[in-house]
Formats: sequence, C-alpha cells, structure tokens
Amino acid sequence: MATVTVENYIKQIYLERLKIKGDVVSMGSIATALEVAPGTATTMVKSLADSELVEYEPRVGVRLKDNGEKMALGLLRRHRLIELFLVKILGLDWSEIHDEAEMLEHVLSDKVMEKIDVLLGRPKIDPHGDPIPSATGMLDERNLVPLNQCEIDLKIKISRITDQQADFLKFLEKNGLMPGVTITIIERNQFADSIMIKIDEGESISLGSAAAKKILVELIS
Amino acid sequence: MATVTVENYIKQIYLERLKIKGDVVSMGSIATALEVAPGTATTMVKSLADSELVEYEPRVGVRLKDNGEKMALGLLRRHRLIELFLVKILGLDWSEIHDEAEMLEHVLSDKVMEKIDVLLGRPKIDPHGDPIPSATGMLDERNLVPLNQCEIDLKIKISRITDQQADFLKFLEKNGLMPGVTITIIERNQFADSIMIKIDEGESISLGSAAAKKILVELIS
DNA sequence: TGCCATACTTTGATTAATCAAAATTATAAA
DNA sequence: TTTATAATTTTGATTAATCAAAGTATGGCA
Ligand SMILES: [Mn+2]
Ligand SMILES: [Mn+2]
Ligand SMILES: [Mn+2]
Ligand SMILES: [Mn+2]
Repeated sequence: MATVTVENYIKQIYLERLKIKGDVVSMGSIATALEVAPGTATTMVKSLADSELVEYEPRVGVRLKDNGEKMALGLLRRHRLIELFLVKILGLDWSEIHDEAEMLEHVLSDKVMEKIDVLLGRPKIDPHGDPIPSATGMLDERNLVPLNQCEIDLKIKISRITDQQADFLKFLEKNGLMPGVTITIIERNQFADSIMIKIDEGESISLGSAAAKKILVELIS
Repeated sequence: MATVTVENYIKQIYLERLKIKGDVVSMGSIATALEVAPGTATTMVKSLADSELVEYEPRVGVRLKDNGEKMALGLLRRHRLIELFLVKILGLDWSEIHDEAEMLEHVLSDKVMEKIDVLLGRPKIDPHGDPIPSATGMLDERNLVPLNQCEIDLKIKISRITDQQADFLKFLEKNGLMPGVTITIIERNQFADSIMIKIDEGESISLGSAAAKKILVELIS
C-alpha cells in the first residue's frame, strides 16, 4: 500500500506534468508544490522509481509510469468527488473544501467512494470546474480559454477556476463569478492591464489580467 | 497537533479504562488492543506522559489526565458520529463502518463534523448502540444488562452491541437482533449454557452465553 | 523466606520522511 | 573556452513509530 506521502507525490507529478509544455517534471517544481526541501524531493522520487511508479533520470526529471498514472488518476477522481460531496451534501463553501479533500482522498475506501459517486449522480465536474476522471481512469480535459485572452463582446461561460486559494475563491463567489455563469467582456484596457466584464443580467466588474488568467471560459456559440 | 498514533493510544486507554474495575490501564492491555509489541506500548505511553496527556507509573499503569480525557472523548464522538453518518447517509452496512471510522476520526475537520452532526439531528446513539459524547465532552453511559444475565419471560429491548466484529454483526442483522428490537427470553438452559429468545412478533433464536453476553439490553418497565 | 513465571522495561535496530548544508552538474553568459 | 549561476544531488542528522530480544521487577506459591 502506498503511503499518504507517496500518493501526494504521485498526484503532484501528474498535476505538474499537466501544467507544462515538456513531458518530464523537474525536482524543483515538485519540491515547491509540496513545500519540501529540494533534496527531499530527489530522495523521494528515487524511491518512487524503485517502486516502479515513475521513471527518473537524474538532473533531467521524472515521468509517471502506467502504474503511477493510474494511481494519480484514481486520486484525482477521489479528490474531486470528495470536493463535490462536501459542497453538495454537507454544504461546505467551495473555498474550504480543497484542504479537506487533500486528506480524505487518502482515507476513504472504494466502497465509500462508490456510494458518494452514486449519491451525486456520477458527476463529471467538481465545484471548481475540474473534470472528474471516470472509475476506469478516463479523463477529458476540455479545451478552455483563459478569460484574459478572450475577445471582447462575445458571450462566454465561466467553466473552471485554476487557482483554488480560499481568498480568491471567496472573492469570486462574492461577485457571482462561479462556473456556469455567463458573462461578456465589455471593455479591455491594454495599458491598465485589466478587463471589464458584465455578468448576464447582473453587475459589471473589473479584473486584472493576473486574476482573469485563472478563470477559464468557454465560448458560447 | 497529535498524530494519528497518539490519538489512537489515547482513545484506547480511555476504552480499556471503561472495561476494567481498576482505575489504571496496563501496558499489556494497550499493546494487545493496538496490536503492537509490549515495548512499543511502554515507549509510546512514556512519550504521552511527556506531552502531559497521561500519568504513567512504571510497572503500575497509565491514567488519562484532563487533556487526554478530553481528547479521548472528542475522538469517541467523532468515531460514533462518523459511523452513524456512514450508515444513515451513505447507506453502508453496520458491519463495515468501524474500520472506516477508525481512519476518518483523525482526518475530518471540526467544521465537517458539525455539518454531519446537524445533518443527523444531533444524535445521541450510534449504530451499535454506543452513546455519542456531546461536543462539550459529556458522555452518559447507560446502565444496561448483558442479555445472558437477564431474567426469563420479561420484555426487554436490545440496546447495545459490545462486539463490533463484522461477522458477529452480520449474524445479528440476519436474525433481526439490532438495537431497538424488543424480545423476550423464553427459555434458559443452565447446562447447555444457552438461552432461547423470541423476537416480538417474530422468530425464536437460541444463543450461547458468550454471544448473549455481548448484547446489552434494557428492561422495559 | 526464597524462587520464578509473568508482565514490564530497556536496548539496539529499522523504516519512512524530512531538513540543512555541502558537493556536483549543466547551462548560459562572458 | 572559461566562468558563474542555478538546479540538483549527496551527506549526515533528526523525529516518530515500530520490532526483537535481552534485562528487570514483583506478586504469589512452595
Ligand atoms: Mn493529499
Ligand atoms: Mn477542485
Ligand atoms: Mn483511529
Ligand atoms: Mn460504534
């Protein structure tokens, strides 16, 4: 059985891999993401390699093997199902579920996960808009556009939030900027580095490009 | 923050304390209950004493201090609320919830526990009939009688099961012997070491005294 | 009283996970 | 090509939890 630590490393390697262009994940990015010293990441990754979960090439990086990828997708599924459960069934706020799920993903049995999945109606998307892998490890990453790169005057739908920091999520919630909401960019100011958006039948809000970049949207035909 | 291991020791010391006449728990009983070597229990209890959670007297035993008792009651509350949640909300069988709760009790946040408590209507009793301590650490152990020590021909109510082994619980469930059910002892055979009981408006079943001892009942006036 | 079985404690190791700091490499700049 | 910088790896320690096996104490029995 993989320990909680091993599971966290495997999942993080998967997530870092998604973020970058390259196909190999650096020790530095793992160490930063998991908040451990660089040497710790190196040591741990070597031990993951001994367990056949990853391929590790010194001074180059690490890549998940089939085993590892399967584990990562299983964890991602657990994490996201748990988040949705915490919001839908227990009524927690979407800003406080991530850390909770970070622990629970390692602890809930398959039996409990199946009950939760059924209770939620086998959902495909979590509260942040992240896709939930299927029980068989299928994951479809939708092709979404960062809000800051969107054209003006088009009708678009907020679909996914890539920054799960509690404060940022609370800000979005307070302003009604949650997945599912449709909006239009009504103004863009290149030099002020900001955009002005209008929620359908609602308020107008100004967003800096750093914030807008964390909001992924879908164009409505 | 107490580790999972520390929490398990503290809870076990509390539970062992309840089982015995004396007021001090032996290293041996802890080691057996937690399935660790005797020396491990000694070492660990000494470290609990360093943390001011217990008082430890070498070769005599260990007793919880106020801190420790508070922690134990908190865990017991969590454990039992979680068990009830797993049965009532997720629909697990009462025979498979104990191990699940054994992990979850260390991981769910206070916020989640409060949501669960509310969702369940602030219950006082778990699926095995075990009392749930209040959030302030109040626990009322009801005064119940083991079924094997009960008089014949009286109307009695099954109230608590002290053996939580899955197989035993499954047996009880199959025969309708769950907390809340009312029964009568219709026969007792001293030499066969068994009793015959009849479920109200139901079947008659024979139980050996070892099994009957694990079923606590309440006399119905 | 003295022995001894049993329970308990101590000792010396091991494993997993971590860190700080020193050593090494690779790469980009001069 | 040489050097400097940044990333990575290695080394030596530490902490928590555990075990096996050796050592110790104590309460009853002879
Ligand atoms: Mn995690
Ligand atoms: Mn999420
Ligand atoms: Mn536990
Ligand atoms: Mn119970």
